[in-house]
Amino acid sequence: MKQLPAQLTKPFDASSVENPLYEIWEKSGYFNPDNLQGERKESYTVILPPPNVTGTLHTGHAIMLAIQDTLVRFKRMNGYRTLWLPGTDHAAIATQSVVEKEIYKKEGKSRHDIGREEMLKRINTFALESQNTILSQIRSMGSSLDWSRLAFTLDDKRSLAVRTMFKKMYDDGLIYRGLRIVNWDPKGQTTISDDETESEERKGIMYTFKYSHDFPIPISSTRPETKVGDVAVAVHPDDERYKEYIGKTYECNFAGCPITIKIIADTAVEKDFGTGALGVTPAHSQTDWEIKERHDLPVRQVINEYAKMYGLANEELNGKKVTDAREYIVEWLRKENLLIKEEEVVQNVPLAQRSGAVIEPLPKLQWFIAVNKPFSHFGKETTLKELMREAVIDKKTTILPERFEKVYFHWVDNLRDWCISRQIWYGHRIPVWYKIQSTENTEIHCDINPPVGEEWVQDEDTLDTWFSSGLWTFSTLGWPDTTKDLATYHPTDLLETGHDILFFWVARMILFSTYALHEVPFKHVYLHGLVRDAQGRKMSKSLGNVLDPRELTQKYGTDALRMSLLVGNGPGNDVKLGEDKIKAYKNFANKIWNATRFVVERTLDHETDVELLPEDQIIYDAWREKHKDITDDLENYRLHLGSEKIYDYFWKTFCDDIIETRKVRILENNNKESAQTLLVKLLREQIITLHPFMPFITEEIWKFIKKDADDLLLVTPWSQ
RNA sequence: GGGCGAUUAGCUCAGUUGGUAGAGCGUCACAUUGACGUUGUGAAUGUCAGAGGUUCGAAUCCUCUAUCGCCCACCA
Repeated sequence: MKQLPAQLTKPFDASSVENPLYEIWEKSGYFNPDNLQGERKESYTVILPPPNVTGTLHTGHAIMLAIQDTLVRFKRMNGYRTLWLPGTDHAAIATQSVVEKEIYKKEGKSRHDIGREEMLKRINTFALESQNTILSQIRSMGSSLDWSRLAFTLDDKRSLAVRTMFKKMYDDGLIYRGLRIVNWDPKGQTTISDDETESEERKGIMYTFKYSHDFPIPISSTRPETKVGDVAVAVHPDDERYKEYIGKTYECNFAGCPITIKIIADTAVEKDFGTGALGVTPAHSQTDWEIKERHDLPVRQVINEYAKMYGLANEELNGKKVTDAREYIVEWLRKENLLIKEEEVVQNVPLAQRSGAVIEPLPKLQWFIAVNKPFSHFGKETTLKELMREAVIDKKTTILPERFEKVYFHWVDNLRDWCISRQIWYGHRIPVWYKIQSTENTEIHCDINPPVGEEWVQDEDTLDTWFSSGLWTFSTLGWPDTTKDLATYHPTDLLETGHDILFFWVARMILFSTYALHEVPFKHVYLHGLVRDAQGRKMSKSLGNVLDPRELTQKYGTDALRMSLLVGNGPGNDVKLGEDKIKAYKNFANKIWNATRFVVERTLDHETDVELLPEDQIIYDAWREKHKDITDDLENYRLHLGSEKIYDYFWKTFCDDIIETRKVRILENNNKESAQTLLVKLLREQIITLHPFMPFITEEIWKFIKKDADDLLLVTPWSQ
């Protein structure tokens, strides 16, 4: 029996080994692919989805880091030039509003009191200060990220990339400024993109009424207050009921406001819905705006940015909130006996995802990306939408699980021009400058750098945060410069993220990369699900069921948490995470530790392998089969299966069966050497196999079982 | 309104291309002085949501139904 190293005599204590081990890895330089030994002809690249600078680690981050780190470690051990690149996101609106609130609480001042320049300084300071929190929490998960390449969506290099992209698209006519109906968030005081809205079912009342007694056609609306902005009534061209009125114009006095209504025919109107006639309010409805375009109607805006009525002849209405104005108008309709019907309906109310405010559709002059506009792209006529579709149809990018490809296509097919300007300060300011020549003539200049001359004024708005994160796979590698990194590591191999940002982010990255680089941003997309509590409920502060990864790793060890997030968790499925599950993998870590203790104690006193007895060889061969199986799972992104297989083999086969039977032979000195050789070989190879999943305990054990020539387990070849 | 997913042991879920159902937790019984009680051995529990079809054979493929969940949509 061999004397055990002191550390092995004690139980495994994750909390005391994890930080020192991470330091050893980081100091080794092997997180940086430039320092990896061997030929490594093929690269393997993963860009970390950048967490918000001001955020703290949650279970969603934990699952993302566990999956990516496991794959990255696997590839590194398999001889790839492996790059996993970290970064953080400035998260424009989110960050600005945190700082705004803070300042308001402490100093009672708004951002306008403070001024743009000073405000930006403060937000930036705050962002960079809090950045360290999330970064050190990412480290604590064992993430083997190349910190030498750390990027930030708002740093100088990324800002250059953003301005370069903007100008390129502007010059190609793909970015334009236009007056359109946008989603206005009255609470956040900014426009938001279609994807930043969500809808909620609410009960509302559908009112059927006439504008005035001498108006021939009744209309229906859930928002009668917008009707003071009506300019037309549209009916279906085939509708016999209304044919005679088409083309006529009526002057009405609606709730004290004179309105001019033209009767028009448009096929967008459904005969069978409501009265079959649609009151057209171009300024406050997307559909109506489109009808306006077709019929050359005027636009009458009656609601302002604060969701209040304005500009009306009836002074009582001006300044009223839309909901109050609604009551006022319904009351007026009743009094005038114009209200024909009221019915309760369930309607989908559009809300701003972030602020929760009811979206007010407003016509605004904003910047857009034209997704349907044909342009010449590397000698071929195409559209941005077509580029996005092609990448996935041609399998240049595959999505796991596959069913999300359908979701992706559906989204792409229904995509409308993307509104990219935001009325907030924190973010990439739009690289467009204006020089007012005269009231009708303003010169516009779009460039990477400001034009020379005092009279140029830069556009006030900033870009949607997804514009800069959309460039992430290549802006992090040095684009627009032609760098060695870009040539070596792009297209990246894997994008791993939550399925909730398939549209926001994944699709936008495909758009920018195929457009600017003529190649996909990544070959594979792996989408994980949401982490839920043990009962399957969303984790939320109000429910008090939030599991904090930092507490969990303290309590059970990082390896245990990682395993609990991987085993049985296939792509696309939500994960239910309870502490019992994590505890089970803490027990597993203990099992590994003790099995090692036994093998070291009973076998490593003889260093030379002997030829295995046939019965031992059979066991070894069976393990090799299992190992091949696990390798195959990892190569095909089936982490949920691979992790379970090694867990099962180690515990049930290796410990309960192989060790138990060979133990007897070793103690009884019966063909002892073959048994010892078998145990040593199996332990070594299993520790290697376990390393991507459970990096800390395996690296710690490696210290006791490695051969003299061996390097860190981190870079030990996968197949021995 | 359209689309997608789920439904498997008391609970949470695996089950890769169709070959007589698996794991963890829990339950019960037993064992154990030397790797480990954060253990071992054994046991019980399933008409794989329901109905129909394809097949020599279906949890797995097809059709329909039910329940739950998610996503998308400008029905005023």
